[in-house]
Amino acid sequence: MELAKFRQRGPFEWVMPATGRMRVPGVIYASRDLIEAMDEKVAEQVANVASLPGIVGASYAMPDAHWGYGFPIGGVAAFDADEGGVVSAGGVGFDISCGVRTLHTGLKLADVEAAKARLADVLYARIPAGIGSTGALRLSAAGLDAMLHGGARWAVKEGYGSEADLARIEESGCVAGADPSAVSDMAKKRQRDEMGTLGSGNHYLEVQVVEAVFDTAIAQAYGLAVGDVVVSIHCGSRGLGHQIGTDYLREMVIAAPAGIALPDRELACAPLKSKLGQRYLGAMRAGINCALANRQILTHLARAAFADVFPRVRLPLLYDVSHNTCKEEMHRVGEERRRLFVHRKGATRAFGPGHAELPREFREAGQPVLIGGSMGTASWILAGAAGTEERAFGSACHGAGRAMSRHEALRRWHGRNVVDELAARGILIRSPSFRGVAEEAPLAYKDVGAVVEAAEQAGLAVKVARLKPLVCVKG
DNA sequence: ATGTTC
Repeated sequence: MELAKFRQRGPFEWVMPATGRMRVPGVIYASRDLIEAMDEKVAEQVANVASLPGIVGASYAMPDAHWGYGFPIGGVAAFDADEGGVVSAGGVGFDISCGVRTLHTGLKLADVEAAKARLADVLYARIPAGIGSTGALRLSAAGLDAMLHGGARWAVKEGYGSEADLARIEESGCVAGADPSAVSDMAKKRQRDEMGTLGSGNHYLEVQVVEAVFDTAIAQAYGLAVGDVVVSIHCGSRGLGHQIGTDYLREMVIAAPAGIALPDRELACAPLKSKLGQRYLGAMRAGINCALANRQILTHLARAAFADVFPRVRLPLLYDVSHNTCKEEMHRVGEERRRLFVHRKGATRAFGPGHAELPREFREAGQPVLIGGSMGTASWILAGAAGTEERAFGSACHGAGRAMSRHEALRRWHGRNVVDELAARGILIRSPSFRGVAEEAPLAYKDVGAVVEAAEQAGLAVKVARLKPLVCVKG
């Protein structure tokens, strides 16, 4: 994009002064190379978000930002309900609470290399993957509502995992204020058979090895060392979250003319202090709990698969992060602490050292920030940096971000070839869809290393460890 | 991301 409209506040911070209908400045955290490569639409969307009522501080974009629906993916924006602030379905995204969790295995690379193909087959047999995939669970109406209220806490009560897992999930695995009655029957119907499924697109379950450690002290606090094998699960709220997004986007577009003048109808939103805004928050929180429960059940399935191959191995949870949320949080703004509704769309919460929400054992290190790479490339574990609350309300990047469209990727690659090439490099892919594999080819994504480097240089997060994939179950 | 195009 054109850089003339920005004023640089440091080598990795680009400020767009508030002009026209913008109420606050826009801020993009990126290297010169990354921001130059971003679509002009990202700046336009950052500016559009800055024009929404009740926005506080600035409209932010992370180093992996790209063009999204209304809000950029990689966008962060906080709103104050007392100042006419809004909540936006497009500002959360369709895959509500899509996120990543990483599990320790206690195994070393050599242990897994010896059994890699069998492990890949067992995981693929146990983990339902692909569009429209269904799980073993069939939820009744009452069971579904209990899940939407209870999130991962509900899943643990149902026998999926342990109480210890909950301490390693944002909000202890269950976000308050979920309102299942605000979720449509259609959304619930779509989810009835989809609990414990991976879904498709960029969702995956990966077995990974810690390839490099960049901060020994934090790595130690997280229980990570070079050669350790971990499991990462990337997925979200499946059909339910998508249907909630669709339902409320429609309602917010219809309601908009009565209230807010929008620069782009994709920014459809509702005042936080409106019935529609409150209903969406209740439904969106139910969607978050659905994603947390889904990742918890998938964790249970991964544990069962590992037990088939390594009978005495346990898979304790390192941490679980969500990427597509609107969360009510306290933040310092100037001299005061204010209750804000922070939209993170394709952005990870990244609380720095000392934050009261963090588990005690991570309090000093800062929050684990789990960055999913593209299939066949590195993933990263970062830590929330000191001062990140002042930079982007305690947020950081979430992944590599696409470099080309799915259509373009399909034109360039065949899934079979991608699988073979990765196998030659020791990375085993198991997927129901060669088409999906082609769409997710490693080169269809930006360089996640450059994104992570920019996040660190911008002071959002600290590099802790780089992970290399060994096995990937792909939706 | 998504019962892969309301």
